Amino acid sequence: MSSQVLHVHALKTACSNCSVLELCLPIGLTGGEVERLDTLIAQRVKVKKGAALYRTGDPLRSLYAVRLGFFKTSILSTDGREQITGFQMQGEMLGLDAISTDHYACTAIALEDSEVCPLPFTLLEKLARDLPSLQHNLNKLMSREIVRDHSMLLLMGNMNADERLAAFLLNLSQRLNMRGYSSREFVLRMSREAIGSYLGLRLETICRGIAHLREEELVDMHGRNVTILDLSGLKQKVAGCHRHSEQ
Amino acid sequence: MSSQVLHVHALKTACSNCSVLELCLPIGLTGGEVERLDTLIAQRVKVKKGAALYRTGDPLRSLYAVRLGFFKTSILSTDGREQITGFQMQGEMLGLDAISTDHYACTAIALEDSEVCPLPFTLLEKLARDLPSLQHNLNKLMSREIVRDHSMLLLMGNMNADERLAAFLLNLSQRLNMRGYSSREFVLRMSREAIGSYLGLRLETICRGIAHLREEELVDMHGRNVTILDLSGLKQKVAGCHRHSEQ
DNA sequence: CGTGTGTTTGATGAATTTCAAAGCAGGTGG
DNA sequence: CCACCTGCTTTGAAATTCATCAAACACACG
Repeated sequence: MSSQVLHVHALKTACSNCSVLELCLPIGLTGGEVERLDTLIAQRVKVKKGAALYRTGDPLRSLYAVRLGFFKTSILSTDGREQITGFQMQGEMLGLDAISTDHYACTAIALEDSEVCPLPFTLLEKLARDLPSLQHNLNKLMSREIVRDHSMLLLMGNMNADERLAAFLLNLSQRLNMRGYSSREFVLRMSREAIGSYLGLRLETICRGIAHLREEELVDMHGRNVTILDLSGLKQKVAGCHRHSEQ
Repeated sequence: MSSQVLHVHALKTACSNCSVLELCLPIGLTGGEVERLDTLIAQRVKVKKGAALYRTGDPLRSLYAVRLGFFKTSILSTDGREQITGFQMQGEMLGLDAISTDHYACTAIALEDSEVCPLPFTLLEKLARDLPSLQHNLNKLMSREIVRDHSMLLLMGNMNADERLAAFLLNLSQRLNMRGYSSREFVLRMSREAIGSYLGLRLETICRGIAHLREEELVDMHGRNVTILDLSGLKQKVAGCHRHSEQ
């Protein structure tokens, strides 16, 4: 029993930022279950900057928990233009959109040298049957993604350029903060163009938005280095979805 | 055994359009499992036009399969403005966004007198452990919602007003078609304002977009009555996401 | 020290919002 | 049956925001 506990501990530290596993481990597991978990998360895969973890249309093998690094996911419109649907940092999950058709709906590109933890999906589903909390967490992860997407729709549908940019920076800041990094100072991993694609704007508009935030002394930015000067000011900016003021 | 089959058949007809159940029933079930399914989907709930099935912040009890009618789901921005995140017709699922926090993230309003099939979530999760295909289908439903949302992001980020409207009409047409209704002629259940909120446009822009589609003889609309005159023409319009042509 | 990629800024134009007013349809009560 | 009300829709004109085009700049890298 004590060796089993050690085993679990090893898993926890080994994959300390895999959101699925983090949440399912605190429950009581039998030796056999631990072994199965072990086979599930044994692997680590490195992805070089600029390389694709998977592409639209690839058959679903695994979900991926980002262990280290930074990814973008994007889809293509019929005429070949790219819409970035999300940026994923360590501890976040990739590939949930593939379950629907057994093929990845988007393309995931590493924005820096990264490392992921592949979770073979059929195995994961099987395992989820025996581990209720794993099942529940998988459901939660998916649901969280849906909620996130809905808030992106709100952003796209109701916010102007500066507000979108402010919301974007705040979101990054908050996620970095949750992972123990500074929420005030950080480095962007993506280009202006990528930010623009994500926010439904052109890169020039992103630049101008940055200039505005600088003028208002809310944020300081040099290239991809961000310093948030006035967090509550930024929040206020997002809150005041000015479009169609009141009626 | 034959009574069991009948039982299953009764379920199937009773809830012929609940996507969860539709997909999990063709598998072999034991008598006990059928009974449990029965308790799960026994109920029918009517929702009057304009009434809320649930509101943002309500604790999650059930997911809902729309049996009859039409719903909209919306979220509110901090300043109180509404973003419609989706329209749900019969056979579609409501409430998936609530799993993330155990509270509904959006508000679901019936756009006409409707009927839903509540699926108590904890029961559903428990059941999913015993019925692998139910579990898998639940995962698929969630994933499909994610994919749908991503294509909405593409629409918001890359399409102009007329293209968005065309995409919207095509989507409705296709979903109605799948359910055995005409894909050429149908009646909108939502106002111009609701369409606008969904597509990230103002209601006046929707009106003008309709006028354009009429001029191009792609669609005929009188009030909420829609007749699609040129399906392939409409599709072409959506395909040509003209923004930033080529580079 | 050039070369290329990514970023910034300016000027112009197009698309969409906003404001305003009129039209239309359905329902209610006189 | 008509008049009227209300909510929804349509259309017009002006204002605003953002995209587009263009040029200069910055920085990293060979």
